[in-house]
Amino acid sequence: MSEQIAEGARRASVGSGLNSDALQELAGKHQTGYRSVGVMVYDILKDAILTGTLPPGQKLRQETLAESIGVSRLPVRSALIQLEADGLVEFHERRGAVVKSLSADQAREVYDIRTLLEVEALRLSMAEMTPERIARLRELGRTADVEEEGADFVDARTEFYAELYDAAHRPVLWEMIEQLRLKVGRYVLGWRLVGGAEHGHSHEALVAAVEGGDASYAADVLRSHLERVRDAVLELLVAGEAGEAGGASAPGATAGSAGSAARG
Amino acid sequence: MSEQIAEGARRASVGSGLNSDALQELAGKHQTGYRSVGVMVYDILKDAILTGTLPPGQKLRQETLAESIGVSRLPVRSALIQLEADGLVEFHERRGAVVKSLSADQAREVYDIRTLLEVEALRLSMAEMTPERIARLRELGRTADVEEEGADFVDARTEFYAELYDAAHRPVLWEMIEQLRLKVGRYVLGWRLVGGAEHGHSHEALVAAVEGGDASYAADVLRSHLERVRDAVLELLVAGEAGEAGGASAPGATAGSAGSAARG
DNA sequence: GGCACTCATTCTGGATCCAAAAATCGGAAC
DNA sequence: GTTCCGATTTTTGGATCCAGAATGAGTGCC
Repeated sequence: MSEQIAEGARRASVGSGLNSDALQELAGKHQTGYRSVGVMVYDILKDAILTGTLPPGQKLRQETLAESIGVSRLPVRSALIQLEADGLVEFHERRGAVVKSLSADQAREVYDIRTLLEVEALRLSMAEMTPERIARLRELGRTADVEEEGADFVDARTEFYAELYDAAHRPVLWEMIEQLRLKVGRYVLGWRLVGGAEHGHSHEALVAAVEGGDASYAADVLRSHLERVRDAVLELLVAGEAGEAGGASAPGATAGSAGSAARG
Repeated sequence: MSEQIAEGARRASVGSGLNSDALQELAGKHQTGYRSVGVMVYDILKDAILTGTLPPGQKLRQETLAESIGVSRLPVRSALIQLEADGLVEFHERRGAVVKSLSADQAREVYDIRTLLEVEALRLSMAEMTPERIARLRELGRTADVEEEGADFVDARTEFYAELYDAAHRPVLWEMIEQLRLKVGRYVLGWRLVGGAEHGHSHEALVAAVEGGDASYAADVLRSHLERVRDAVLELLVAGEAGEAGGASAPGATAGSAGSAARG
């Protein structure tokens, strides 16, 4: 009986273009000790979106997601609402949720704002920098430069920046930065997978600049790092948008092109 | 015990601490033509928090809210999740939701970041300014300077800034600004109600500066406007924190002290 | 042969019901 | 008299069930 159900779920997911197996695998990794199912589902779906398992434009049917993860629709709905607030998912009233895709214009904006905020955060942070922090940063930077695998790649970079800006003691500012990083994270990962390995040792270089103590130089290093990543992301996005006919109105096409770009 | 703090919180926090009547009245105003109940509840609760009907520290019991508004608990939960993402509500796992209160430090941060972002938005916007926009701005600015009543006051100001920064065509930037404005909106209203009427014609002055065309002067006007409001908000907040024992580090204590202040 | 209308299917959003966790209150022991 | 422990009650979080809206297919009409 349960096999029939699983079989049904498989066919259903194939029809809607959802990678149910990969989602189940992600679910397995997360099924350890959560206080509530809702936040677990949230983490699973966030991971899935960030790593491209759920590509931009992917239609998100509550029933299918619930079956793949093995819970009821309710926590899925909770998670989707949170993801909408994060800007990763888009709700169409009475017509379901879709993984939001980022336009090139939006990406440009995100990086412009990130530059404004992160330069400020860096300035504040350097005023409070200590040798211990530098040491931790060097370690985290090395990991961030090396890490390849999907979710770990995202996490490593987040940890690095969290430590970098933590000395500033500006929780609201960090929250804003995190939010912006979340919007572009998927595409950075895509770039990395496509072969952006030549980015070298960006994070270690940044650490060196911070250790040097010259705030305006460090700001320049940060700015150029952000610009480099931005340009790579834009290249991906522009290519993706050129490959589409009507733009956001064709979700299936979006999912296809982004998916192939990530794999290629 | 300091009587001055709790003006709004006093009446609201009787018994279980919820002003059910005022909430019902708000619900009535909103009960017109919504596509889904969830977003209606979201709007009602947002209004309630922004206007002080649900004061910071207020415990939010799902059942009570649902009954007051006249819906089931489910859309209330949806709304609370969204409000949490907005930073207006705080969830304590398995222990319920509470209206988040803002610390003085957080308020300072918000205004620092707003200054960064809004000066940039103004700069971009002025480059695209037209006489038609100026005319609309003047009208909206006048309304924003005059409007007294809770929800209308908030709305009028939002419309003004939306129009001011719209010419910049930076939706992501505006979204960020809006988010920050949401965090401090309640306290600005509080200041206004306490008697900040001497703020004069801030918005009209800003419009004049924009019309003048001198970007750096306009930026100065905006900066000083933000500083003035910030200082007023901080005055309110510092007074409030002085009346409390613990501070922001103990959420339970914060909620509790708000309750006891109400009873005292 | 193409277009429009209708009906059935599907999926979202809401309500009710149930279980588990936490707070509170009372009692007992020290 | 105070403190600790346990039971009761309250409240959240999750599952199932139900109704209404949107989509798509099929048929009839132009």
